[in-house]
Amino acid sequence: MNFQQLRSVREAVRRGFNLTEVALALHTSQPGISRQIRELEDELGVEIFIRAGKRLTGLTPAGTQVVPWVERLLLDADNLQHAAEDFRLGDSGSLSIAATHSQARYALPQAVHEFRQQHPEVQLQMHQGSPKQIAQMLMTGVADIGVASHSLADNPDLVALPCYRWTHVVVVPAGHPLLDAPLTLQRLAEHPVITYEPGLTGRSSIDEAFHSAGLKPQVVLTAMDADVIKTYVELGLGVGILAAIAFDEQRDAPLQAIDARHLFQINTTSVAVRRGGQLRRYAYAFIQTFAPHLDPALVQQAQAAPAEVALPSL
Amino acid sequence: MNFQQLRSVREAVRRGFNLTEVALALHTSQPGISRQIRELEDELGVEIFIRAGKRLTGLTPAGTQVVPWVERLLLDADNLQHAAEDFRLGDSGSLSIAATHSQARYALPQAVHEFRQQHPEVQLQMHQGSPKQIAQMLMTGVADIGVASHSLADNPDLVALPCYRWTHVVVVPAGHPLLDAPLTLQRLAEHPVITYEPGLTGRSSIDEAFHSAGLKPQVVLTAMDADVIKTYVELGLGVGILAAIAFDEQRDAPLQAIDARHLFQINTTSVAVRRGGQLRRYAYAFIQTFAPHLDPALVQQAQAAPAEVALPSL
DNA sequence: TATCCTTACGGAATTCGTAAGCATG
DNA sequence: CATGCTTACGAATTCCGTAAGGATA
Repeated sequence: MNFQQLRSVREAVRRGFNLTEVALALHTSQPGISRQIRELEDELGVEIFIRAGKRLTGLTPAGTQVVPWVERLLLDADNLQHAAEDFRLGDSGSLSIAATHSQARYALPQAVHEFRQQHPEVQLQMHQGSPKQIAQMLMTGVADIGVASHSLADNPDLVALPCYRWTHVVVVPAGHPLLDAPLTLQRLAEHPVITYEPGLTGRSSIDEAFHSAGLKPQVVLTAMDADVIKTYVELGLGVGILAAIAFDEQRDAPLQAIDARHLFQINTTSVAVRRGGQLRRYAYAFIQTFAPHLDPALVQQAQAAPAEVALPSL
Repeated sequence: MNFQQLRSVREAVRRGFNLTEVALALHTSQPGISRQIRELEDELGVEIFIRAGKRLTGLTPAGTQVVPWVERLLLDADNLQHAAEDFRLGDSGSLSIAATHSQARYALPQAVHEFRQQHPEVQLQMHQGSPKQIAQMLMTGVADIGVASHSLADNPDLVALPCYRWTHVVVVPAGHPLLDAPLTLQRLAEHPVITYEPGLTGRSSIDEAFHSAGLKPQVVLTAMDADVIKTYVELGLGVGILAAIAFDEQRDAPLQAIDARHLFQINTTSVAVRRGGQLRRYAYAFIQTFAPHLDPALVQQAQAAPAEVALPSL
């Protein structure tokens, strides 16, 4: 058994059982791949692939059972190399963080600032995207750490760890009638609303609150980020609903914020990393800088845990 | 990176950094081992071993970090082969079970009987030993499944899954004074006691019960198994305290049992398997035959989980 | 007929063991 | 000086790519 055989099998599964394509991807000849696979099958004593004549069409039952171990093995081989890299490169290297706009704009800057002081050798990269894109970036290795408000926990190949909770505020121009009396969903629904696009930054909890109150607010504008929302609130287009962290009394002086934590569900921001993976030491340091309770050991433990843990209570 | 390199490193760690010994163990030449290790170190770019002149003396910090991944990788390779074996050999093969006397004698026979009917092709092996020996047998691969009443959960390389709970009974000859009134620790302590040796079959819960009641029973005989205990109770040497499952009204006719579940802590019998391992399909079938709530998927999930799981609650 | 896998073959690279060298306790 | 790791070298093996063969859609 050798790694080239394992890589051939993994790639064959990934590329739809087309060995010609696999050969291209692994920069080798097609008969080579064919041989690697055949040799592994011989050694294991089972056929991994279904062969229709001279064509591979799928996995045999044995293959279905064996392939996950192949993947695991290759993943661990990567981890071994990363572990060594961590030492070889010491505290220099690069760290790639993917985050939604809100996180990148309001939550992360402080952690990034601190981290850069403590790890000046590390080349930081920031990527912005939707939660789905962030998950994709993590899976493909484009990003090492993802930060988003939800929906990163769904992916079984990622581990999402809660960082902090936050609530919404309603933002209005100075002198707005909503400032005159305690804020309720009913009063809020009487005004045109400007908020996040669906799928972003706690938008779902906003929708849900109105829906369960039997209200249908008039959403006149949806934006990808709080800055756009605030801009249009300033223009008098409507009242804004946004994350509390996105509002700063000084900076956003012409506007006024009304606490809305009693109206909408509390939201949780999480960091996500690849499950079963291994990051550079400074990556764990960054996570702890961002969320002090997530110490490196804890994150590594969470990474090591399989997707669902359900032990019997007897 | 190849498996021979990894095996060399693992073996070097296990055999106290003596490469000559490693070469013997791996049936190859000593310069070969030396080269394998050097090549892996070159490829990873870090020194794994501390070299005092021309002698290996220990692990470098990098080695400490890398070696666990090496072990993991080789374990995965084994698991891959086992997964294939599972298919190649179908339902034939061998299954080795290690258990304490009590389990082997009273709890397991029924499961073994059922299992042999359902899997006549499987060659069953039974090993008897102390909990410590059972743990050892599991670790070295002598046994696939361990069954004992406790202390298998301590080992981080094993997973112990609770099977069933059981209590003690007090066994006395017919007409014994203890039969005349409700059983208490005080009354029990007035008679000479025959029970298990320390470290066996819930002996600790017996000691604890007496101790916390401020009583010091006179233990006149300790035995490795219930049969010996019963024999000496029959001879009038004292009253026996043993696991309820070890007493059968018909078979042990001259003796009488008194329920003692209110006196001693409830005990739990567990099955244990190697953590991170992979067993033949029929091994999981056996576990479920023994403990129906431990279905194969659940056991596999437990095996996959790392030793300590402690996720943040935020 | 075009695509795709297998088999066959020869050259190249790797691997491995023996023998010699050298450091340590 | 005995033990133990490294280096050197040559033989054997393995590995891999090219070319040809055969099966399927």
